[in-house]
Amino acid sequence: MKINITLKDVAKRAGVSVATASRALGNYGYVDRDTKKKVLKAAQDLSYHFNSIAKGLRTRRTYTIGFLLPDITNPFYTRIAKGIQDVANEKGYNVVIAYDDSMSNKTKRFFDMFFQDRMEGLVYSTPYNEVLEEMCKITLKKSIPIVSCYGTKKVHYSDLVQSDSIGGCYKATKYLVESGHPNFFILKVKESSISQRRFEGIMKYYEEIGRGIDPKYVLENQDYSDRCGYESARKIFKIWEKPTAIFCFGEQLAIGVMRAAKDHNISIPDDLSLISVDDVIASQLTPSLTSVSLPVYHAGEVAAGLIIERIEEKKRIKTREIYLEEKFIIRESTLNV
Amino acid sequence: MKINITLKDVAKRAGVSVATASRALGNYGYVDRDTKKKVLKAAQDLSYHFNSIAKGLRTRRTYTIGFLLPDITNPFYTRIAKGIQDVANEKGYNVVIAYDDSMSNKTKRFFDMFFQDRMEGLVYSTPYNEVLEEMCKITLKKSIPIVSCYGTKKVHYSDLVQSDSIGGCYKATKYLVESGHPNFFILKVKESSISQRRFEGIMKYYEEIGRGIDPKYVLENQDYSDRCGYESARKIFKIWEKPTAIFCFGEQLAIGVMRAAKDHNISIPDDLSLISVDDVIASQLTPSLTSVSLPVYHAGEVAAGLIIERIEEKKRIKTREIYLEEKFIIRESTLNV
DNA sequence: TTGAAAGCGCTAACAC
DNA sequence: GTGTTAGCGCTTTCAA
Repeated sequence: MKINITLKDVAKRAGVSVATASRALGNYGYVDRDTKKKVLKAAQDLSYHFNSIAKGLRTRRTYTIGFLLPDITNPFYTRIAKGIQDVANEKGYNVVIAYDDSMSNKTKRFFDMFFQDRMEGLVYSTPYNEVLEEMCKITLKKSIPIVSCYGTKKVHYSDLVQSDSIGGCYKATKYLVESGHPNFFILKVKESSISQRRFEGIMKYYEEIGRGIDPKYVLENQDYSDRCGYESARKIFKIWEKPTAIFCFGEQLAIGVMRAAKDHNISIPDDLSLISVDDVIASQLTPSLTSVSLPVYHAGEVAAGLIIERIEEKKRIKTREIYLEEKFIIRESTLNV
Repeated sequence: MKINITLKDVAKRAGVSVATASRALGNYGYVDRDTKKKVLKAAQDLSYHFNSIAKGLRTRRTYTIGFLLPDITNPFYTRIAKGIQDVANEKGYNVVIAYDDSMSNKTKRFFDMFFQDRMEGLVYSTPYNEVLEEMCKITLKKSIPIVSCYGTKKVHYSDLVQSDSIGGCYKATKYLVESGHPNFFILKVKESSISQRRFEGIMKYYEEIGRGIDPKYVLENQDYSDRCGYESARKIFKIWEKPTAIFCFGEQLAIGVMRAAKDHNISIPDDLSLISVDDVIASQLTPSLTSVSLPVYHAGEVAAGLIIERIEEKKRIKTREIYLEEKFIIRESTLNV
């Protein structure tokens, strides 16, 4: 078997010129219906796969978009990836996924590949870092469009897809208060702008009912880890004998709280209601977590739509910021009192 | 700014021919040291990124390997992906990840891309399906190497990387029996060859201590879902008032058991010890699950090593089957009695 | 040590 | 409708 079948082989077998074969296979230009059939048959017979490298060289198009995420192992990000792939594929684009574990210089490597392979658009979900910013500048100079999807907002002139953190936490707060938890503990994260916005969602509801938040209910955490959640919960349990509810600004924080509750023989939801934000594995836990669910898959779909629109549109589109609605899902970890 | 800088531009700026520029940048052939410096400087100045499309067309090499997995959203598979990427990148290869949600014809699509983009090797983690088998045949005909990493074994002439299911479950059984659970329930899955091998691990230990497995302790499940785990656990709880331990052949099964236990007011591990296989989110649950942990990341590393070896080795290597050791990790869901 | 030129497989003018 | 031909950006003989 000949390993590399080329258009020339197909053309010869079909008894036409390469140009005609190209037109028949590429579905463009004028081709007689019978000729086309012959060519298609010849291609089939030889199990011809056209060489998109050669095509790309000639047409200067690759129909490929790159997606950069911080952790390929985290379903939060891979759900975005899936959303991107699904719409990209449907529109005839491929997507190359790469991750950047902040320590190594993978970002640089990714962009080398990104440029060398002449990808036509970039979507990223990574937090801010200097290399990223610098590379994005070069990308934009080359007129390659960029969309941030749950990534840093700092890079200018690129579109943005995220979700409405204020609205999501607003709903959760309303539910908590209305179901008999006028006061609950809040596990925030220091120096996180998204954590701040979630907090604003809570405040917004409190303002509407003419109240404020007593600072004694707010605990700042170093990061979003379960360890921090565990420590904060222990603090709460030590000082307050009977907290009725805790609202965590991240799923791992909530997982830490669950562990602490178990250690202190506090039952969720009977003794304590628990709410989290993120909804990655919330439904698989026991009890399953009531949570603010981020529409990550859909965000990926939207991001892919935006980037492809920019790739295909010649005229300048002004930058867009899209905030999708967050859902609030009631599961087993909360109780009406 | 000129958008497409080519080698010609670099050569002109450095005052040499494209051939010399190519040699300087590609690090091969004879180039005067000063000339090389000049070329490198020119490339830098113009922020030149060589066009790997053109290079690929000429050299017939793409340094790209494809990885096909069933669910990009499942950390089990993305950990494999990470292992593959880490070693591939280190050796100068890129990897393109694609998923195949069995329903749609994504497999076909993946292979179109795979062939068109002239990828040089294939790693897959997908279960058997006809399209896959057919495509693998074509792949092998084109002399492109294939490695299955926790995927189906049915495709011949490709290397295989998995783990030693018998050994893993053997260890778990030994632990269970020695810590005071001479009899425990086993949640198997029907028509799953891997489930069968896990069962053999249990039998192996039993044989060593001169016992057999009483069939009343074995429950066959339709699939690996939490729903099945839940139902099986309910059956067990109905008939046996005090089962002391359950061994699940999958993490989702165990999650179902946890839910059922909660519904029946059975405390894990105080009333019931629970062991699972897989270790995807086991450590994040409350209580965290004692489990047989599959070395997925490492399997990915090994798979990448094998495929690259085949790509770069001209001489025929005979097919290999590698079974990595499974670890047994004791966490909170089991108790010595 | 360097340059000229051919050609990888394809598409797109242009001519027929 | 179809064929001829030039060239996309690079590597690689071959000659100088």
